[in-house]
Amino acid sequence: MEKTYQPQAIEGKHYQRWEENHWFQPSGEGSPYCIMIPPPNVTGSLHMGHAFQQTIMDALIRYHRMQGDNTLWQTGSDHAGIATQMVVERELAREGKTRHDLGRDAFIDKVWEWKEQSGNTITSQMRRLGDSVDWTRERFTMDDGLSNAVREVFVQLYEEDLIYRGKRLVNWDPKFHTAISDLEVENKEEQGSLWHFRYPLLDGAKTSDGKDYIVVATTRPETMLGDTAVAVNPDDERYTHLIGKEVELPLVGRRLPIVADDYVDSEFGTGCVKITPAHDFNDYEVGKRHGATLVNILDQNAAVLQKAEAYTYEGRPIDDFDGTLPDGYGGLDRFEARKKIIADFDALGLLDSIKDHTLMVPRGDRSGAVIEPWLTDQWYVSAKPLAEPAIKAVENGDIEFVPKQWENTFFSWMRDIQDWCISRQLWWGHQIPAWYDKDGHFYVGRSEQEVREKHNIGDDIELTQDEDVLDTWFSSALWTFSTLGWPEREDLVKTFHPTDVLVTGFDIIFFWVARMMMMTQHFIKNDDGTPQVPFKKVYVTGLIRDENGQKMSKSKGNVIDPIDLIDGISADDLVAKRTSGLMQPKLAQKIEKNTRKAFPEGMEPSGTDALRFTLTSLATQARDINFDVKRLEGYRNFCNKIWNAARYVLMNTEGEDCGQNGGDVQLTLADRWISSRLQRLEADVHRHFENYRFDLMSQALYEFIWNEYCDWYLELSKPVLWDDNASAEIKRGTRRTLVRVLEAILRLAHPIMPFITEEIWQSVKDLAAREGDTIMLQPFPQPDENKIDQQAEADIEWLKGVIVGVRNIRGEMNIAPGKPLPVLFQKGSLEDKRRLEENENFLKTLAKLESITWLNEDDTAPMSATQLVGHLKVLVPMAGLIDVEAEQARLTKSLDKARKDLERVEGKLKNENFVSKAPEQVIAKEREKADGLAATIQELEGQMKQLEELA
RNA sequence: AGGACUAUAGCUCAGUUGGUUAGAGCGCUACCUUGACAUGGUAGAGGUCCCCAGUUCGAGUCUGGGUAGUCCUACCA
Repeated sequence: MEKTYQPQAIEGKHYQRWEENHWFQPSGEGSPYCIMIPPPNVTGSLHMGHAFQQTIMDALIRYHRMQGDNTLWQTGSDHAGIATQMVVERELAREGKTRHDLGRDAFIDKVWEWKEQSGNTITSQMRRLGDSVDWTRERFTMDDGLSNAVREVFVQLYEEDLIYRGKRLVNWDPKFHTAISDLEVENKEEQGSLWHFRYPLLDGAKTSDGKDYIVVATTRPETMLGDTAVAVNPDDERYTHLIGKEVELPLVGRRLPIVADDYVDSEFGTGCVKITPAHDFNDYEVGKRHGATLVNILDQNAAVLQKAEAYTYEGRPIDDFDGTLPDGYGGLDRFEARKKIIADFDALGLLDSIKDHTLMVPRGDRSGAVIEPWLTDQWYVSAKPLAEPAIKAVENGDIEFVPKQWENTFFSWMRDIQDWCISRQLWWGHQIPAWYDKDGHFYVGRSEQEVREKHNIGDDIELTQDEDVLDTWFSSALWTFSTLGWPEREDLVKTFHPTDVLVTGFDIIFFWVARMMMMTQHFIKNDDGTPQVPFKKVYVTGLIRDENGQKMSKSKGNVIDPIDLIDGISADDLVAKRTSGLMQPKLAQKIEKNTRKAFPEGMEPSGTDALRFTLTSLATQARDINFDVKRLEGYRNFCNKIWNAARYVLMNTEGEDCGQNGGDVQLTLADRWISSRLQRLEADVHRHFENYRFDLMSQALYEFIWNEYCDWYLELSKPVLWDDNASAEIKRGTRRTLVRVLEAILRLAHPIMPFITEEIWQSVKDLAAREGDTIMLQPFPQPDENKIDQQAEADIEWLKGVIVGVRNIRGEMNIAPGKPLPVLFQKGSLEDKRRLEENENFLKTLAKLESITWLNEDDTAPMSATQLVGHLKVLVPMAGLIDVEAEQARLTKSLDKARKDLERVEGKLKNENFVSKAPEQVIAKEREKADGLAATIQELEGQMKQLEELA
C-alpha cells in the first residue's frame, strides 16, 4: 500500500467494476427497498445539493443492499421545460436566430440534440460520486413511456372533471411568453412610487369636502387604461354618498361606477381604489363581485394593445365594447406607457402627488422579468379534491416527514391549495393532448386517432393539437410510478411501489412532493382499493449554503462544484469558472476578489469518500447547512487515518496466521474490549440509519475508528505483536481481532465511503476469512450482545486512566516523552492490583515505563508527582526530574477543581428537597461522587503538604 | 400581517424522553519526526448554553415573555 491515501488512484476502477458486474441492480431476493431519485435537470450539472442528497440516498441504498434487501435506486432525469428551452434559445440567439425562425419541429430537434450533447454531464458526475443507481433502468420524463403516462393521466383527469380549461388571470412571464404557476413567482420588496391620480366625478357629484374629483392611488399607473370601477369601503363615511355615482376615467373617457367593497382599506392611501380586473388578482375578485368588465389592455409582451379587449367573467369576448385607447399608447411597452400616463396626467393637472413606496414586485424565478397578471386561456388541475387524500395520508402517518416539523409546512399549503395552472406556452415539453376543430371546440384524448373515433369526427374535418405543453412538474408528479412502467406494466409497480423514502429539499415540498402525493394516490391503488402513497417517508434535507451562510448562486459567484472538491482545482481555474458566462459581467471583479480570498490556493483534491463523509456529517436536522471546506480537509485526514491503520494491520498480518483457518486463540483484554466497543458501534449505526441521523452516524464512526481503534487498540496490539515471548495463541488472537475489527469497520463505513472501503477490503478479506467479490454485497455487520464485555470496558478505562495520568505528569512537568519512568502505585484496591498484574505489559509500553512497583498502604513513598485514578495513587518519583513549583501548580489546578465540584455536590446533598424528592439512583450517584471527591481532595492536600515541606 | 425555524467554544455545528465534569471538527498554545499515519502523536487553553421570568429537588433541555437573525405564506391599491 502507498504511504498516504490517494483517492484519485483508487476510485475510478471500483465504480467501473461495480457497474460492469451489474451489482447496482435489484437482486430479486429479499424484501423490496426502493428510492426514486429526484430527477435532476437533464442538461444541468451536479451541484452541492445533488451531491448532498445523493450521498444520503446512496448510503441508504448501500445499507439496504448489504442488509439483503431487493434494492432499487431508480434514476433518471427531468426535461426542465423552461430552463432547457431557455438554454437552447440562448444558443440560437448567438446565431442571431429565434425559435420562430426554426419552427416548432426543428426547434425541438435542436433541443434533443442539446440533450444528447449535454445530457451525460450529470450522469458521469453521478458516477464520480459513487451513486449506485441502476443505470439499466434510467428514465427521462420525455421518453415514450413517461410521455404515455402523462397523456394517460391527463385524459383520465379530464374525463373525471379534474382538469378543465378556462380563461383566467395567470402569472404571465412577458419575457418567456408563458404562464407560470404561483410557485414560480418570487415576490421581492422593491422601491417604487405611489402615484395619486384625480378621477373627475360626473354628473355634478362632489366629495364631502367639496371637491369635484376623487383621488386614487396606484403603483402601476399604466393599468389605469383598463380600469372599470373605483371601489371604496362601504363603511367609509367620506365616500358613502358617492357609492353608485360615477367618475370619468381620464385619457380614456370611460365612465366608471363607484362601488363599495370590504376589500378596500380606508386607512391606506386615499381610501379609493381603482379597479383593473384584467390586470390584478385582487381587482379581478372585486370586479367579479360588482360586475365590472374585464378590460385587457396588454399584449403578450406586456406592451399596450392598439385597442383594448373586453370579456365577461365566463371568458366570452364582449363585441360591442368600445376598446378605443388614447392616441400614442398602442405598442408602447408597459414601462414606457407608465411614463406617458404620468406625464399626461400631469399635463391635465390630474396628477395629485407622488410618494415613495416600497412594494412587493413579482418576478419570474427563471426570467427575472416582472410578472404580469394577464387574461389567457389555460388548463387547470382542480387541486382541492386531489389534495384531500394527501393531507389524510400525512395525518394518519402513511407518509411521515423527517424531521416532523415539515409536516406543518405541508399542511399549511395543502389546506389552502389553489388550482394548478398546468399549461405552458412553450415548445419543449409534453404537448397537451387536446385537439381543436375550426370552431374552437376541443376534444381530449390519448391521440388524434382516439379523438376522431370517440367523437365521430371524419377525416375531412381538420383538427389541430393544442400548441401548449404541460408544466414540467406535471410529469415529475408521476415519477414514482411512471418510471416503473405504468400504465403498460404493473409488475414493477407491485414490487417496488410505494417506495420507501423520498430524499429531497424543503424548497420543493410544494412543487414536487405534494403533487407527487396527489397524483400517485389518485392513480395507484392498494389491493383493497385505497389510495396508495408514493413513498412512506420524506426525508427533508437542509439547503447547502456557503461558509458564510449565503445561498450558492452563479451571480454571487460562490458556487462550489462537488467535482472540484473531489479532484481539486487551482485558484486561477476556479476564478475563471466562476466568472465565465455571467449574466452581469460587471460582477466578475468582485467575484474574483472574494474567490481569491476564500480559496487563495484553490482547492486541494480530497476524493469522493472524504466529500461524502463530510456531507454525511453535515446532515443534521437543521434547515440551513453552511459548507466549510475546513470540514472537508478534516475528513480527508480521516480517510488517511483509515488508510494508514489498514497499512499497519496489513504489515502485521499479511503472511501471518490470523486464525482464518481456525486454531486456538487467546484474547487479550484489549481484544475483548475492542470487540465489545464494536458491538455498540454497530448498534448505533443501525439506529442512526433508522432515524436518518447521518450526522450522528458519521460522528460515531469517526470516534470509534480514530479514538478507539487507532488511538488505543492499535497501540495496545503492539506490545503483543512485538513480544517475542508471546504465545502463538495470543498473537493469533490479536491478529484475528485486528483484521476482523478492521473488516467490520470497512463494512460499516461502506455506505458512506464506498471507494476506500472497497479498496482496503480487497486486501483484508482473505485475512478476515471473508468470501465475495465486493464489499458492496457483503452483509452489513450485526451487533452481537454476547460480545459486549463490561468488565473489559471498565478495565480498559482504568488502563487509559493510568496511562493518561502518567502522560499528564510528563506533559506538565516537561519530561521528555521518550524517557522511561519508574512508577509507584499506592492505596489501590484488590481490583487495582489485579488490573495491574494483568496489564503490566500494556502499561509499560504505552506509558513508557521503566518499572512498576506496588507499594503497601503503610510504605513511605519517595517525593513524587501524583495522579489519582479513582482511589489509586499513581506516583512518579521526582528525584532529579521534577520542578517542585510545576508540580504544585499542577496539583493546585486539580485541587481547585475538585473543591469546586465537591462544593456543588454537597450543596445538592444538603438540600432536603433534593434528598427527599430525587430518585434514589440519582442521590446515590451524587453521594458516591462526593465521597470520591473528598478522598481526592484529602490525597491532594497531603501531597501538597509534602511538597511544602520539601520546599 | 400571519406562521415557522434558529440562537451552545474564535469559526461551523452535535447535545435523543430534564439528572456527567456541556461535546466534535477546524482554529489556537506547548512539546515530539517513536518502526501505520506530520493528511501525524501527546498534553493543554478556550463556554454567563442570547436576555428575563416561571415550572421543578434539579433547566442547555420544559412553559411564557423579550431581543436578534433567517425563511415561508399572504399582501394595502
